[in-house]
Amino acid sequence: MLVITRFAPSPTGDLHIGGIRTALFNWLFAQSHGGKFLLRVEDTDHDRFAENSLNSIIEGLSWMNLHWNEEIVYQSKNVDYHRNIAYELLEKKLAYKCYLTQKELSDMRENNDYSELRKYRDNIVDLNTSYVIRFKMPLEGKIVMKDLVQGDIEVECKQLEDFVILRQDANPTYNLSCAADDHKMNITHIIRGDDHITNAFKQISIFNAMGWSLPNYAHIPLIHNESGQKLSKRNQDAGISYYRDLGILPEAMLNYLLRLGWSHGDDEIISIEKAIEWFNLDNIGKSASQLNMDKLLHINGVYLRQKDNFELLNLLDNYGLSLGDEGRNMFKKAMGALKIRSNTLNELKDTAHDFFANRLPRYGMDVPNISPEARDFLKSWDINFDESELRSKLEKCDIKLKDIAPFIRFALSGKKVSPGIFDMIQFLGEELTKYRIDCALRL
RNA sequence: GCUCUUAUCGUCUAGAGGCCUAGGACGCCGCCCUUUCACGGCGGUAACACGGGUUCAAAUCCCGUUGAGAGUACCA
Repeated sequence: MLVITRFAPSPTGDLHIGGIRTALFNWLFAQSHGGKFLLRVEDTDHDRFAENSLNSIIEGLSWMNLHWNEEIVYQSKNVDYHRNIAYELLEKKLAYKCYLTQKELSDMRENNDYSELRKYRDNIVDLNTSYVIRFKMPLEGKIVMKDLVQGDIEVECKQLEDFVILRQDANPTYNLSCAADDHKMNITHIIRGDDHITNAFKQISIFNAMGWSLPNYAHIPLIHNESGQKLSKRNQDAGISYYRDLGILPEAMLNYLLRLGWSHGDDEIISIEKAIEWFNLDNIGKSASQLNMDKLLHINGVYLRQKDNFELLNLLDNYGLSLGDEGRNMFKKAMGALKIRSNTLNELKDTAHDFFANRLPRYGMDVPNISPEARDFLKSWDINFDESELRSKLEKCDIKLKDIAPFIRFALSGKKVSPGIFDMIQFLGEELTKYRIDCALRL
């Protein structure tokens, strides 16, 4: 059987990180089974449609390298198909025209008791007014969903409403469109957030009524933000672009998201190849998990350090790195020493700017104290980066390296945190090193 | 309210009845390396929500309680 999964976001806001994780699981599952991963945009709600959102979805997935197979399916283009299914169900008496007003309806359904509606549907008087089409839920029995993550979940039919499948304006509603498209697209595995569990029962009912064979369901737990609240589109920290702009690497994001709710023993750093090889639904946890920036940053640091220096430089160009030729050359030499001190691309870029954008670094601290002897020594120091030579010279002047090192570090980097001073001399070059030391001596 | 789901260190998790005086990772705290910081290395801190069962044996199975989440629309 060819496995076909799908990611079906609605374009109503920024793609958030929970959505990306859902997409990732679908993509991974398809990859690991040699199947297909499809993208379907659920754009049937014109009022809430946001153009930006579509870009955000496409950009987010592309950035994460989660490429979909085939053309994007726009659900809005299938409304005729959906509509016909509603009429077919009506024809077969598996759905009915409901003429109830909102007021009548709300009076009827106090506390999820749908029995009044059930009575109504058996005694419908056809009116010459507008109506919606409702799906006829079975009166008795229960629906059992064999969920691949949660196990069997069952619910009594009477707990489920006779939900609307076709609106007054003859447009299909979500549950109809979703079930119909999943069928039409031959989706074999529906992996989505567990906020869809109730919908699943409604959709299964449609599948059953239409005599379609059921897809497999896997409802994954939602993720929460750092304060334990559910992710919200209103909350900008949830947007995927936030993490990209922060200088998170897509492969680190992927690794982090993969491990959030899924595990493979004690493995933490998992390459994309291994992820495809190992991914399964069995090892998805059943409870919600919470985002943790510290861990994301740590994982990002691991990937950053592994990255080839040349590749890193190219990447940084997309993050607004702006250095002249001279600065750029120095940065190339310094890359190895600077990247181990950075967790994000932005950090690395900022450090590079502080160091190499100008002849002098950005001084971010007070000038360290220095003895008159050390000062004299530095004035006459013929710069070189031979450590042992410097050490022996210092010894002759009775100065300890650790007494002037803080000053040299300050002069060259302007900071308390920096690569080793000999490394810095090396990538700055003798001329610039001399210049920075002379300037610092005058501060 | 009702329905469904869920519950191991602060966080992410390992754990599918004996291997668990509960393992790993992040964080935090020491120590080592070192001119600082970081990287790296070593060590430490810290958890089976609670109460009943079942069993020779339970973090693991069952039932309750409590906490958390989701759904309950002519939104998706």
